[in-house]
Amino acid sequence: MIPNNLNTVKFLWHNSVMTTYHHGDLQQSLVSQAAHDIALGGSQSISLRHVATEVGVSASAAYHHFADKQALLDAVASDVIGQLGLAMAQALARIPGDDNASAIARFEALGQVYLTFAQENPNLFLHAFGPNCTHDQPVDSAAFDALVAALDDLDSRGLVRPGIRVGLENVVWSSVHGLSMLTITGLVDPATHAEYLAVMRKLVLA
Amino acid sequence: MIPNNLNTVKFLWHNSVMTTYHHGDLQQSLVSQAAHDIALGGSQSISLRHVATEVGVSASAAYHHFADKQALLDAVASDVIGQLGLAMAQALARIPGDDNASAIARFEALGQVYLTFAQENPNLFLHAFGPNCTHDQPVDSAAFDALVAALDDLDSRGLVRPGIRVGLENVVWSSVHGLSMLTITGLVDPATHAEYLAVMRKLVLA
DNA sequence: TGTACATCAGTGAACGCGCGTTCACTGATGTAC
DNA sequence: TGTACATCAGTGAACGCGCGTTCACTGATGTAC
Repeated sequence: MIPNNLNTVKFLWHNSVMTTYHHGDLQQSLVSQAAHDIALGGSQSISLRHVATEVGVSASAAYHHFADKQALLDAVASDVIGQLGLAMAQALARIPGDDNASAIARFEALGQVYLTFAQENPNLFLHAFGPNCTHDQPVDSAAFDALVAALDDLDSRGLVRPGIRVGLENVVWSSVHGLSMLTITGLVDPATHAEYLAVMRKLVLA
Repeated sequence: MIPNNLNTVKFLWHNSVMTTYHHGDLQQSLVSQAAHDIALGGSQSISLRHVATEVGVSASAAYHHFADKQALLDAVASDVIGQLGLAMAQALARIPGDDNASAIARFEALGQVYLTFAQENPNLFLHAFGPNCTHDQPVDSAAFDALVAALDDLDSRGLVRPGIRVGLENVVWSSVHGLSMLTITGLVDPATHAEYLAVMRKLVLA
């Protein structure tokens, strides 16, 4: 892309010296690096000093962007939950059909993406939904909203078993979330997932 | 209880000087104190030195009983899972009836106890099922076995919806476990639990 | 456009801390004869 | 039953470490005139 005005030029130049002095987007860089560290070693092992050093900045610089270490950890948790929501949205976009089969496929894809995300990013998943980051206020609920919409869609098509729609989203979410947790921590064998999904299908669908 | 032989006398006396030199049961004391500390502050905050000090023993004494700090943490996790299994067994014992209603009540009690245990001991629950203590080998599965037995009992009475028995235990466990996790971390409101249980009943029972 | 100045976003040294773990030791306990 | 000895289960000092956080500072950036 060719810069077409001074602001753009300046911005690009600014990016190119991001590591020189004023960093450009140190806040986001710290979050990304912290997420990377957590992904590798779990949230127990993370150190603000280490994250700052890896980003190429002194530890004290972080305090211009985060009140304390916990604030950085919270930002990572938000980021992870955002990524999960994004992955789910992308999965939905891949199944645009308006027929019943597509509606079912979307519903199943949501669960599948959730489970896959947890398995591929166990430490980040555990961080976002674990002991740290107890969620006092409602989290960005893109993922949950998508589930509710998918269930409503199924229900409006008469594909949900009669009489179970109310509160079903909590049961489904709990179930997939629990399976994710138990799989990550080694208590459920991933080989049983197919069977699990088959049972869920029978339980929910008409 | 009156001591009736020399061994008993010796044992009782031994107990009475537990804090003097040889401790008596330092291993169990350390596990109990560690569990207490985790219950209060979460597994992040625990320190082997602090646990030892609270028990009234030098930190190095712990190394006669545990290879390292992680071994102590693992022992706590086992202990917690054992407690959960015990609580479930006790709940079953309170509902001894042989009729259908009792069988259903037992099944529901298992889920209720699991959920209650998690809510009453959030930090211990998170420790046992969380990032620490990744379970490489199968855990003592008293709790899971009880669930399987309860489902088999329901099924043999024809109370489980036809065609869903196979693999159902994993779905139920995942669901209750997930609800426990999400409740502890503040993502599900305990006020919705009744609705949740009503849906579960409709999903599972004939 | 240039200049004076406020603000922003870094630096690096230092503080103070508690931690896990090791080590040489010693007193208590158990055992063989 | 007494005694000699091995083993067990403690002690306490020390090592070395990395951590979160603060502070006075300074150079870069943005802005008002």
